[in-house]
Amino acid sequence: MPTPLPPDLFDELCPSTLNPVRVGDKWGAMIVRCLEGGPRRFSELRVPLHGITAKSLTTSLRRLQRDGLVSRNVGAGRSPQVTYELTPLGRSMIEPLNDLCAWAAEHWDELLDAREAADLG
Amino acid sequence: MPTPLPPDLFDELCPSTLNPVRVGDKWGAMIVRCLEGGPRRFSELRVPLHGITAKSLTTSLRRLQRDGLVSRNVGAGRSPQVTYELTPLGRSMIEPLNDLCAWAAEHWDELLDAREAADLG
DNA sequence: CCGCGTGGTTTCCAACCGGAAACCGGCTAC
DNA sequence: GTAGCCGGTTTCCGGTTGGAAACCACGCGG
Repeated sequence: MPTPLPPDLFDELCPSTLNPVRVGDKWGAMIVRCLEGGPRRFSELRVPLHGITAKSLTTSLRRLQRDGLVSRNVGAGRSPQVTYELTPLGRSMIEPLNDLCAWAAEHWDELLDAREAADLG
Repeated sequence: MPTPLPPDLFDELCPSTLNPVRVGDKWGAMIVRCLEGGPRRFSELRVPLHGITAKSLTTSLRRLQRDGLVSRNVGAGRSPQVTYELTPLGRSMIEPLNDLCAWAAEHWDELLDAREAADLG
């Protein structure tokens, strides 16, 4: 069920240092969208978000958890096996979030051009 | 053409200290949505966003301008007459933004409940 | 001339954000 | 036993955010 997570998702999703759309903090929206395909493990999430530090990831995940969008599940195995998953509430957010992010992707050039032009003038 | 701006819009839109959805900065999304009904003047915008200071409003407006979402128009009259208006790019954002904010409004209780529960535990 | 409204700017400052790096306990594989 | 992986935590620190308050130039009304 968990579809493989493409490692180049970072480029596709655009880091929120550039994208003005945010959920919670810098990484929130990207994390939610990374969880769309099914539960993910901590280290698995770090791959597509290759700029993220462990601290930033835990912080963002805790915040999403606090808002009831993500659940944290500790596996029963001996070695640490922690997965993060969208709650029903989190899943209900995916559609409108993806739409807004699709808008951003569609108008990415215009956003960057406007910004570049404004930074020169 | 500019429909009157309801003064209690602030409560309806939820300040982004609580709402995790943001565009640019704290006030960005609310400003964009305040401009949906037509061009607005600076002091007119301060009414529905009654928590905002002049500095915060100018900062947010400048950022939206920089991203090409909002245009600033100085009237030809003698007294200062400045209006802010959504650009075509800004207007194209309204629909997906409203959808995401509608999601937030719809699940507002769940978000607050989850947060409250997490803050106690 | 005085004061008011408009549309800001400036200064100051506290809080928050977010990265780097070091550390850590539990488990496993060698 | 010891090296390594997993899933973090802790500390430190610089940069950004955002509010409060003061100030300001301009035009207008009286």
